[in-house]
Amino acid sequence: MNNHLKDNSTESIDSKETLRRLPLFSELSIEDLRKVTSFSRVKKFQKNDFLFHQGDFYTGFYILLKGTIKVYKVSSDGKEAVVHIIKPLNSFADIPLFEGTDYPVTAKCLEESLVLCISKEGFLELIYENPEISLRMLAGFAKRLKAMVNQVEDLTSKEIPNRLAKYILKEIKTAGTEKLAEPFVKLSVPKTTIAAYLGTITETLSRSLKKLQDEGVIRVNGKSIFVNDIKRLKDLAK
Amino acid sequence: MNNHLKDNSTESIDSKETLRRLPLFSELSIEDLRKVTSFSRVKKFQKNDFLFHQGDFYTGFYILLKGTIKVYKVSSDGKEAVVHIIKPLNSFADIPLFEGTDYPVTAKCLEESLVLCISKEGFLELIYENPEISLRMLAGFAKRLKAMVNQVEDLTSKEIPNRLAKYILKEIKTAGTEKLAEPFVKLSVPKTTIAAYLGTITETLSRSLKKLQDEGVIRVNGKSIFVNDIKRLKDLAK
DNA sequence: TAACAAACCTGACTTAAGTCAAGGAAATTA
DNA sequence: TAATTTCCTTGACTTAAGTCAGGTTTGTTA
Repeated sequence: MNNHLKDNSTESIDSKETLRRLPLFSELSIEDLRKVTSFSRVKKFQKNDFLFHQGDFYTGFYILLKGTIKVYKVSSDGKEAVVHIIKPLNSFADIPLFEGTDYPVTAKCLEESLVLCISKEGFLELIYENPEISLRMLAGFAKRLKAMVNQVEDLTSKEIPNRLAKYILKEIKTAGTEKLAEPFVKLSVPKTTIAAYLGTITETLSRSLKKLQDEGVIRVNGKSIFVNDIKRLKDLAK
Repeated sequence: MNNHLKDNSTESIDSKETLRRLPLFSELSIEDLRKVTSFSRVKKFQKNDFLFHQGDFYTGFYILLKGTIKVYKVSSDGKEAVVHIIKPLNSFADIPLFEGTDYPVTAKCLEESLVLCISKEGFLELIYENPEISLRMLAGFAKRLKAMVNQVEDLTSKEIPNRLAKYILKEIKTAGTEKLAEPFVKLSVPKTTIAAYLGTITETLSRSLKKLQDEGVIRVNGKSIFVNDIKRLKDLAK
């Protein structure tokens, strides 16, 4: 269960180039970048590894370099509410930096993943000395707040096929196939996880996918989704 | 409709004391406080006045000094999704400061309200010169992100009576009557708004209130809610 | 490659919550 | 105070989504 300490190797940071590519650190001087390397580590995790559990003592936050991470809460009755599906270059578990709490969520790898682990103390020191980082961080938080506001709006006012349409559309966009004659995505996460992210269960997701398919909007083949009628899909999503 | 410019008077800031009481500005020097007064205004709004509409050109953010504000989104089919119910000392519409967008939501007064309006340009200048403000702002954003994560969890995994229980509990806490033999609140917002905030409709809210009452958990009298069994209520909320 | 376990799908059924319609209470305005 | 509007409640009904149970497919591991 508590396998977030075994089974993952610490790799030395491949120079400061990795850091430079991250929006958060892109403007730092060489010295500051060196500082960052002193309190951060790149770690590799295997599929199904836990990075941390809800309630663990807070030690720092993460930036995903490669792979996919599921961030979720487990309620008292054992149900998983998926809060975020993290993709590369996004940070997570950075809220407790400023809240002084334990990890409020659980993070689990959905595939082999590479993450940058950044220690709380080191980072807070850095941020006090480099205010421009806090501005970047503010921008990042603002973006996420906006996304969360949208998520709340969707959850309160949209039915599941509509939320699904929106999800597929977003996936198509990040896959970069939006402009093709037949846009498509290969889902990188199990449908159970997508269901929990959309606030439903697999059965309902399965039926919603079928519904969209029957209506000629999409075509589903295992983990691949092909969009036949993107206009219709956009209409459902809004 | 567009009455956010008429009908509200601009009042001169009652010295710097108002600002000092706000967490965001509490550590500023006298000179900086004077600066803040130069690009901010206290305004009074009447019940049902709009502060801004979704899509309006962004000019700045707000801190509520007195009253209650409903922050919501209107979807294409005309439904209102209430995103926040703002209480005094909380700021709102600060996300677009860092996102460069128009107002993404609409803000409407639920009662006569006093707000501090802070201009985007002035504030951004100030924040560049006073990094400690950005740290306070980060703390504020972190707190809200955490609240939004909770909100998403509730919306995805809890039924309406449970969400309602949680809402009542929060209201009891802010009312400060939690420790009394019979904790109570007087709801400061119409039930329609509470319903939209909980992701449902008035009818269902009405029935959920009745259900909690029939189970002996609460007693409802118009806008007042009395808690008979706070243990039970807490249990429902978690 | 066989064997096992996840993940996924489908059908029959139940239930929570939404819709529609009507009437009553409360608050606002005349 | 009466009149009007907004807010709230209740009942009968519909529908979306959840539950339960079975079976299939897919993917892992031995």
